[in-house]
Amino acid sequence: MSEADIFKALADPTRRQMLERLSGGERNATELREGLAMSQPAVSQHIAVLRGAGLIEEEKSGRQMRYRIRPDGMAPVVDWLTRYRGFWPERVERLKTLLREMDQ
Amino acid sequence: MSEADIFKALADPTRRQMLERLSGGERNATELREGLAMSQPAVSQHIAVLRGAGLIEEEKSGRQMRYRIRPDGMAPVVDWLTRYRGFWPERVERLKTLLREMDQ
DNA sequence: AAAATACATAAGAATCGACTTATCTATTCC
DNA sequence: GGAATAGATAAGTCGATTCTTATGTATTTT
Repeated sequence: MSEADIFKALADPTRRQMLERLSGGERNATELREGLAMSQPAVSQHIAVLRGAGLIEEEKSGRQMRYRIRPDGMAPVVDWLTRYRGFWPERVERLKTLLREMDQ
Repeated sequence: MSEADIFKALADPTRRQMLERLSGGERNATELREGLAMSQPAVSQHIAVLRGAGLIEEEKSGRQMRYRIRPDGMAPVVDWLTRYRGFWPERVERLKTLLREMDQ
């Protein structure tokens, strides 16, 4: 849930791919596995990392788990980016303001 | 320089700390090492990773190297974030537009 | 020119991360 | 109830990362 967990989670290409897939809507674990040359447990472990980072959430539906992106999950990354006022001043400052507005 | 390199670079807490330090202005390698319980080569290696990811740039000044944040270094991360239209639709769509404006 | 300083590179050790197979639980289907 | 399905967890392997010490290369200082 910390920014450290998030950056670590995003460092893996498979997990980024899963997130992009989830950005198209809810998926269960089997659907998340499609196209990945990887065992079921491996996928399950990646899911656990994404959940641990607060980037996804789940809902049990029978014997399936429906995963979806957690809307605020990326917020710490945005917050972290806003600390770069020293070198990216205008762009980031405006980004910060924009996101604050949107939260209301 | 790819988004993969950047996320990997950001996954390490020491490197994030260095970036935050650099966001306060230029530093040389010795200054970047201050407060870190780590050998000089370790710091040098972290610097190499940040440079490889395109997040910092350097300028030789005598026997010192002055490091600074590379202004566009984080752009691929922002671009990646904008791909999340599916789950963060309004927020990201507006962000994308904003950044496009800023580039002009 | 010799010594000191700033940094990079090389090589190896230790730890971490991403996988595997095996197994477990919960649910659904017959 | 028994077999099949969806997914999680356990334990171990292997390669990648992050350190270390040793050494190399400029540059500056004396």
